[in-house]
Amino acid sequence: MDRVKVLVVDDESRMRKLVRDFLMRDNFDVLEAGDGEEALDLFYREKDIALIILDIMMPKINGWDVCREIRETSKTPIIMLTAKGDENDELQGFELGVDEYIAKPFSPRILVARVEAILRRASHMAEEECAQAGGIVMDKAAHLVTVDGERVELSYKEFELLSYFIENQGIALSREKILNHVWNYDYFGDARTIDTHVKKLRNKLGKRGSYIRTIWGMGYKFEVNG
Amino acid sequence: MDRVKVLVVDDESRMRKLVRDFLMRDNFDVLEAGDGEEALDLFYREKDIALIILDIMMPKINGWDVCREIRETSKTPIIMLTAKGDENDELQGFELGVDEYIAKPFSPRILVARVEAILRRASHMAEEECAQAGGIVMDKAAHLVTVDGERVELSYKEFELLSYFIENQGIALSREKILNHVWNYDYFGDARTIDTHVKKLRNKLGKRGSYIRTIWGMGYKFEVNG
DNA sequence: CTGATATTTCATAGTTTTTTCATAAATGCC
DNA sequence: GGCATTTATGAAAAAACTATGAAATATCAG
Repeated sequence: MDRVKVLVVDDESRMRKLVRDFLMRDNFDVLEAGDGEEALDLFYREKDIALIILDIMMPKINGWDVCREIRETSKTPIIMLTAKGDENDELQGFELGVDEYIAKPFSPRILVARVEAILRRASHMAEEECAQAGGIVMDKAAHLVTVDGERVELSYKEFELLSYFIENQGIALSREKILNHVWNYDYFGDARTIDTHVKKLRNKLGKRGSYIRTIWGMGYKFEVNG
Repeated sequence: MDRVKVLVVDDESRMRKLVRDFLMRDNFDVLEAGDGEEALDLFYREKDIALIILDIMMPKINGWDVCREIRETSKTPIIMLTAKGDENDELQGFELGVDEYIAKPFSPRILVARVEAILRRASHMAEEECAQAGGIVMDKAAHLVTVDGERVELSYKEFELLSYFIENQGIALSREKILNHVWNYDYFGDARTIDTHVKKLRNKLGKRGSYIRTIWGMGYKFEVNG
């Protein structure tokens, strides 16, 4: 798995080093910038920065302005660092779309904890919003599915089932497991009902339906390649 | 396959039962403790607990202290349960090395989902659930086998049998032993059925099929070198 | 309540796997 | 080598499982 990139922006190199050391210990990939200009440069150059830790007081372009500019094009989580615990600053930060706000001096461990919490939250959201695989795109919020750009109407159960399949791509799923996750745990009906739903799903997915493979004597598996 | 052990620690037996029921339905092996002391006892006694679900508010030793003590010697994933969604608690939790934090009341399905996510993450780090030997790679999760990079389709029994062979590389296996492990213990069919499966396996494995050696008057052995 | 839709159950047909069995080949022993 | 025993092989029977269509039941909006 690729390591997660974090951009640390602060004009004090001591501070950058401190943060970097702790983040690297947690297996993050750390990029550094010494002022706002450098930060924006780096942010636009690197394509997959997962989170930005941003000092406010910096030469050239300050933290607020960096934040504002980034927010025009991106939702990348931002943690603001500030020397004084000024309530006004904090308020302004949240308005700008800052995700967290940490007052200096801070414990590096708390910083790392917040970084992880935010990334977890962010990935959870992404996970909950959309899932896609080989021409199938699911928008969970909108309860909407497209296959090769064509919209497909799925019933509730079908949607849940497909969602479960896509979340567990490449993993063989027993009927029991599917039943426990897609149906309620207290469902004691016939496991054969899954077959029926799989049949319908395969139909509605057209040629992409073949992604749902039967594993004989076991269950099903969703797999794009192979 | 051995079931994965989860330790559930809560002073309310109702809560324990709830969690236990759901985990057991997902084929986990569940151990219970009613307070922190009991939890630590159990944790040190049992050798292979894969994950701990820990309530904070408990008599004798509270959840934080249990967590702290466990973290001194072990990285076993810990999920914290708490009655109130207090941010400070959460922060403290992450500092202590808590992996997840779930606020009561919670949906058992979410709990189970998190348990699985964490274990998946953990096991991914340790090792992909793969067995391999001399060009044969088995991915148990995906129920998938490749021989020299080429994908090979195995039936359920064939898969189980090969899996058993590879797990016991270099060990001579009597037909009885194979029957007891790959088939059920209460199987009373002909032991010659193994021969047929071995034949098919050898065919499907191509030149690698010769790894399955016949031990005359005894059974079979899987061996790469020799 | 009614009609439309979704979900579940069920019977059956169609597949695939597993087992059995007969025979051929191989092995160990005298 | 010859004999008894064990294993390999191919084919066929038996068993297990899945796909499918249709009917029954549940759900829900109006």
